[in-house]
Amino acid sequence: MRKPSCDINKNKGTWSQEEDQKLIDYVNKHGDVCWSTLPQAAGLLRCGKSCRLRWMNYLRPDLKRGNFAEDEEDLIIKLHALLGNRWSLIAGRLPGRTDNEVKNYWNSHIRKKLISKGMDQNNHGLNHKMISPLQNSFMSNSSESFGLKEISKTSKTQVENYGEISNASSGEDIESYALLDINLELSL
DNA sequence: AAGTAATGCAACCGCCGAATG
DNA sequence: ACATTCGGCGGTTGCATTACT
Repeated sequence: MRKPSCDINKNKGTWSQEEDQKLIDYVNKHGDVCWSTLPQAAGLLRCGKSCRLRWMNYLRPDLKRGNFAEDEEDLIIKLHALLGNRWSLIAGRLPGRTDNEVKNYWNSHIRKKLISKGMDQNNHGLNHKMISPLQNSFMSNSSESFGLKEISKTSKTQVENYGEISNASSGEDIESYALLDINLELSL
């Protein structure tokens, strides 16, 4: 039996200011941390996963917070049409945004918007036969030209399996896909 | 003003793959 | 080769706030 990832006897729920400060102080002092040992070392009654989540989603100094700009929203819609619910990949294209934030924003705002416009929330009316090769192209280039953090094999495999694997990544084909209103230059 | 419904978002849960022993 | 641990991810839950009656 696998043991629970988090100790049920530990704190749960909203983080207090004191807890946040302890976490910030510890990470600032030690830099890269081992999340599994951090709670004890930092004097926190939380599990490592909870600490990591808190840091990644809310305490990191490079986070933007606040409302999404219109261009950010557009980009999310386009990337979602391309990648599906790969929130971490989508968030990777949006500096200062987290996967959780993007996911929440999608579920609470964009999805409703698309539904109210009568658009398919999954592919937004785009033809998957056209999207799939583009996905491959995106994924194969992503870690280099797009400056993405390394994409896990999992994600890559899942995206590859998402549609037909085609050999349509040639320059010519890509050009035709550019007809789609998906600007993968992404000025990103 | 009080009660209820809807909404937004922070946090948790469970699963997976990679790394390690 | 196998078991275990860890970090990371997407889906879901539940609480706090806001809107409505």
